[in-house]
Amino acid sequence: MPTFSVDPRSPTPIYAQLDHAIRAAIATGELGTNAQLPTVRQLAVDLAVNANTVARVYAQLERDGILETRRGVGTFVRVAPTPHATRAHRERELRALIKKFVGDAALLGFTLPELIDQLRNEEKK
Amino acid sequence: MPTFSVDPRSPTPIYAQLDHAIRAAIATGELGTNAQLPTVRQLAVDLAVNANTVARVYAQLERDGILETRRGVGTFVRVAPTPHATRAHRERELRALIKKFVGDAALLGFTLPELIDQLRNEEKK
DNA sequence: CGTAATGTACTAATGTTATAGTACAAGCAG
DNA sequence: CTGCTTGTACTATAACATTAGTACATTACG
Repeated sequence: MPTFSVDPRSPTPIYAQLDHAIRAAIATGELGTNAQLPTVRQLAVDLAVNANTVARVYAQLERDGILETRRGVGTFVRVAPTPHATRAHRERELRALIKKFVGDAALLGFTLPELIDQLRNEEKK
Repeated sequence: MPTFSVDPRSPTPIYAQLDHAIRAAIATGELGTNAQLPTVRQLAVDLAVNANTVARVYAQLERDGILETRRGVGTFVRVAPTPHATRAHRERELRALIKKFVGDAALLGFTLPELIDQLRNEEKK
């Protein structure tokens, strides 16, 4: 079973954190096609979150064609490929991501070279 | 003048985005000690945001000892050093950051080696 | 002093987020 | 069919976020 995590103290809404975590898990391959997600009620307990919130996220992801739900059975990953926008758009988004990442790390006192080292470690796994 | 940016379509509240952007700018050195920030009204116009929202962020950052405000003059960076938590805590936070960064990038279709390359480019600047 | 610029402090209104609780619908196993 | 598990739908409530608008306090400057 995949293991998502949300931070109730974060200013980012829980539903947005969870939506993002699921999409990312699929994008990284942590969740492959046809993989089963935790049940609404189970995940709500695990995350210490209201079941409605989890249900809303699942419903939204199904509307987007990313998940498939079968009542009485469970919720599953439906699609692997996420259509990407234009190259220019991707580049712009990536630059924003990097700026945010570097800024976040700087807040913790980490420098750029340290970050590169850490990512290299990640690569070996 | 520093140039912050917030995304009104993001689920993360504007005040949280701005708070974060300012802290990060200070942490990365983009904003040094005694640097002046835009005025409440000016920044509100630039970001297309309500002045109250900006004022709230400035007030909060002053309460945290990060900014210093002088009425009729402006708002300035007060402190450079942000006290860091324990080593274990920093490591844990960093791992979360990396996971999020890699996940975000994967959503855009970027792989780990590509990210490392991009960060190396960042390093040269 | 008088004016402009700055941060600060309210109120009111509107929309979003999260929760609790309850009930219903659909599929599976016995 | 019966009972269990699953996703879904609805109401109601509370808290938070954002905006608009107005007014005030403090400082700098001519």
